Amino acid sequence: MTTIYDIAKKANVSAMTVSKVINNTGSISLKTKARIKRVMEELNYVPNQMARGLVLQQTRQLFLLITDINNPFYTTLSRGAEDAAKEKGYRLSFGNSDENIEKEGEYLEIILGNRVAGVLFSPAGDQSVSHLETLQRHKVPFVLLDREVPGIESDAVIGDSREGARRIVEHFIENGHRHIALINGSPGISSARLRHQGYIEAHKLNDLPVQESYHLAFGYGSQTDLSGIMTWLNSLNPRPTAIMAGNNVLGVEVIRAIRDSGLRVPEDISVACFDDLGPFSQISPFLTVVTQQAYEFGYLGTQLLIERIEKKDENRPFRRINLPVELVPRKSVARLGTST
Amino acid sequence: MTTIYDIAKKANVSAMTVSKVINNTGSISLKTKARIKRVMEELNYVPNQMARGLVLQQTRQLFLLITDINNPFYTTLSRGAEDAAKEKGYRLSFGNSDENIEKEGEYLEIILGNRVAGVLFSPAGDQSVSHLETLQRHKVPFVLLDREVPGIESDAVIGDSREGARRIVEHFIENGHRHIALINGSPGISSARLRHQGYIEAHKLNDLPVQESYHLAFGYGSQTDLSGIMTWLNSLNPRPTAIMAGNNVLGVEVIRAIRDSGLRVPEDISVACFDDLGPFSQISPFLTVVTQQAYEFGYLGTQLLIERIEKKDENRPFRRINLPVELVPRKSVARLGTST
DNA sequence: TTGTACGCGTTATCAT
DNA sequence: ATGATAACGCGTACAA
Repeated sequence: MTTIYDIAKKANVSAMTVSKVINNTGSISLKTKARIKRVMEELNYVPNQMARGLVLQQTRQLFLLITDINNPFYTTLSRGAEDAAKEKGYRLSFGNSDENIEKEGEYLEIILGNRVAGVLFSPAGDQSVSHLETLQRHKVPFVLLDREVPGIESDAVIGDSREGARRIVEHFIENGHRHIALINGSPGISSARLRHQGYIEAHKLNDLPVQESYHLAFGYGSQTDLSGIMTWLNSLNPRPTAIMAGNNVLGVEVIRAIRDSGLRVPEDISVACFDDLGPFSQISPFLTVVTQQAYEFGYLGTQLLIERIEKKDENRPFRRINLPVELVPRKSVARLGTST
Repeated sequence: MTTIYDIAKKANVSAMTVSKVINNTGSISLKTKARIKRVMEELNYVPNQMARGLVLQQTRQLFLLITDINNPFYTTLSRGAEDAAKEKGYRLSFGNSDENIEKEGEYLEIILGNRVAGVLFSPAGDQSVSHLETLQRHKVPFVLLDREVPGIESDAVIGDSREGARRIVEHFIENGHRHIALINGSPGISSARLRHQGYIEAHKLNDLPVQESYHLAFGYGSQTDLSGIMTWLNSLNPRPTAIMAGNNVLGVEVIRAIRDSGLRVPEDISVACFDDLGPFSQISPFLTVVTQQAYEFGYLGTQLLIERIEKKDENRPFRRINLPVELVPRKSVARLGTST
């Protein structure tokens, strides 16, 4: 691999002069500058970022950790982060924890080992607290995305989960539903908790009883075990006429389970969920959803992160951006007769 | 940041001894080993990968470059690559070129600058040839994924695009269609070329004329310009009864365009495309597709790459894995009366 | 079993 | 305008 010394030798200058050309620092005559540049081209020179990072004691490298690369919410978020990073001259690497605390820990090693400048962190859950404390100990700036973690103070971009859940439930209620179940992510995830709270609040606000058995904490990730959902569904008495799913993955799973049980959506059971299904939901706009501004999560989060990195003030107050939600009614919710 | 020297001092040994503990090399008494490990824990020590890479002159870092992070084909592929890399003890970073040759070039700088061990490369198109030649010049091993590039010899994992296209067209024909249009990616992308060829071959095999105007090269990426598709559609005479789309993104776009024109799918125009819509296509299985084994692209490609990295034999013959396709008939293709 | 000297590729500092 | 030197954190080769 060609080094700065190869360039220096071939251009009859010292390595230092080459370095100055690379970084546009100091002053060099236009003539030698041009000569050095030519040699660099010739030798296909690319500065070694490892050596650079070593001596500079800093990198312009950001890391984005998401929990599910198959979820359009996170891929769209990633695009936002990518764009913001690029605008500010930072590089972005991605990692995918798969909602799994151990995988998250592995990425933590990468993050720490490579001395990245900052992390966009969507935690797998409350257990991520130790990982985040580790980041704090190492003074690695981070921004929490989509989920918060008790005990951790930080910059964050968070959606209005509680409000979104309320909207879904009230949408059901407006359509005549009284028996509304909730299949949700793990209670160890802040957004799942808030969605559960919103679900309960909407019931209370509308003088509807909350039935404990109507709530299933299933997990946000893709799972193949439909039978768990079906067992739950069949155990419910009376059978709910509507189900709210804590996210898009669950929305799809629950629809599959309903259909596998020989029932129809929405004729027998209505369904609505959090987060849209991505660019492809348009072709058969079926599932009623609460959408979030996924791109903004990434874009704004990256801006917060970079600002914190650049004014390295330990006491800079944490900032929190709240992003609104929007209900998109489609076809998976049926209107029940007022006689019900 | 704590270094190996901090550990050494606190444990009353030399830095070298610490290094040996970290890498499990040489021999050290169990006592000092335990002591050193304890100190490392205490100080939250994480080895600096930059320093390590510098002296070792190698990293166990792989890079996956995909062309569209919003496309489920590539996210599924990514999961495969991730799993394979992990099994072999490599780390994987991702980059997203967005079908854009310039963004691809930016990631090339990252790849080169960070001296990654190898690259899983899904090229934006034939123009990527210069980027691949650069990798070759720098002796960075790579595996081509999904697309090949004229003039580049390398390991590769490629799908049977030609066969897939044939299947789609024949599926149309079996359903009574005679006027079949093709909206495709850029002809500068190998898979698009092959799909076009398959489209033509299927016509010839079935004694159907190929009408030049029925072919639109639109681009694989997400574009918002539906009007181009609509203009094209309206210009066709006779109006095709079926349209094959070169990938899933185009499949969705063309359906939107058809509907925006006031026509219905499949009653007025049938549609089928390459690549499935991801985990969510199940809830309303509408679009007829040819699916590919996306996960295997990533998984097998990573295996090829790691094998090449590990037996660093310049003359190792290139290997090419061909992955089959499968037609999944759904509801977006109508059966035409035999009277037609 | 443990430690010393050196080099990996780069840049900051200071001198020329 | 240009260059010599040291330092970043770590591992190899060799010596003790």
